Amino acid sequence: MSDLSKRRLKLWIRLLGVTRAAEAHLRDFLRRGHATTLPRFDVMAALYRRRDGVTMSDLSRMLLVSNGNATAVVDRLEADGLVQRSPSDTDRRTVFVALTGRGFAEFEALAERHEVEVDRLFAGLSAGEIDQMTDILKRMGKT
Amino acid sequence: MSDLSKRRLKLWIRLLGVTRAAEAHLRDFLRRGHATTLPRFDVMAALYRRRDGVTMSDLSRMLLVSNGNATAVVDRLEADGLVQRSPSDTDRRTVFVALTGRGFAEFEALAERHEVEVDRLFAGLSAGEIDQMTDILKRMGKT
DNA sequence: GCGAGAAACTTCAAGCTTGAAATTGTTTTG
DNA sequence: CAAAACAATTTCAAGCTTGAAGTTTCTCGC
Repeated sequence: MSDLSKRRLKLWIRLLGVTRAAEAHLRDFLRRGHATTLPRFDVMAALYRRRDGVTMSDLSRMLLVSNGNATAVVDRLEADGLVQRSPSDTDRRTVFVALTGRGFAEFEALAERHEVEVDRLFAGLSAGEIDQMTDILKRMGKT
Repeated sequence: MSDLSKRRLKLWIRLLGVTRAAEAHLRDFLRRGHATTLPRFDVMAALYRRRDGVTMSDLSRMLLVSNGNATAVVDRLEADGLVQRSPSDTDRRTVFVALTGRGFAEFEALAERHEVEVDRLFAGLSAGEIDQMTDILKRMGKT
């Protein structure tokens, strides 16, 4: 194994570590202050960005999770009255999901606090570093 | 919310996306070719690095997972004969875990293929980019 | 229009993960 | 020394996650 290969491995381990630590921090923030979870937040965030609703398939693609997973989280959110399913007129296989009024309001409030939290988490990074990193990640995403 | 704050948020979303995509790829690699999972691999990797054994608490700290989680994964690995628990002589609350001979051998074979896979995943990055990124991540880790 | 194949969801079993409570053991301190 | 505080681990319920199998619906080639 080449030296470069070893450095790639170390980078991956570090990347995973940093991401997990940040996730843990955010999970804590959501649980303690807002009685919710990361997966729920992720689903609501996706629906917030696409207000007209998305299909279940789109949702799982957006979040990089399996179909079954999306179904489960949406089930719970729906039971809590935060999102709503509705059938498609043109394709009876398709189901659209969207935030309810309450879901929308709750997410909006939450999102602001979440942004503050992320801001705090990445406070150590200068604008230049953010751009560098974003750049590199963009390139990786394409691979 | 400032512009910088928005950029931090975007960076976080991208970081999460890239990490999840890479995790999905590696999970697939482990499942398809080697009938194992990422959490199992992680535990074995930790035990490989610390061959004399670690306590359960150390293990969960190393992997950034809860105690209960470590217990569950170690239970399954132990049932499969890949790791082994042993009591401490000096503190009867403490339990050490270590790879068995078979676990050691299996992990060693697996680790090599894993490294190749990670190498492929990060192939798009030059040496310079790797260093830049490692650097930035190091700084973040300290926050 | 019909039959094969593909697509959108859901269901299911198994494993992962968490945080809290319970157990057992050690240490500190009054 | 006894009691209280603390520490290491496991157990537990609930939620998350996956991949595979199952259902219903659509589409496309004939």
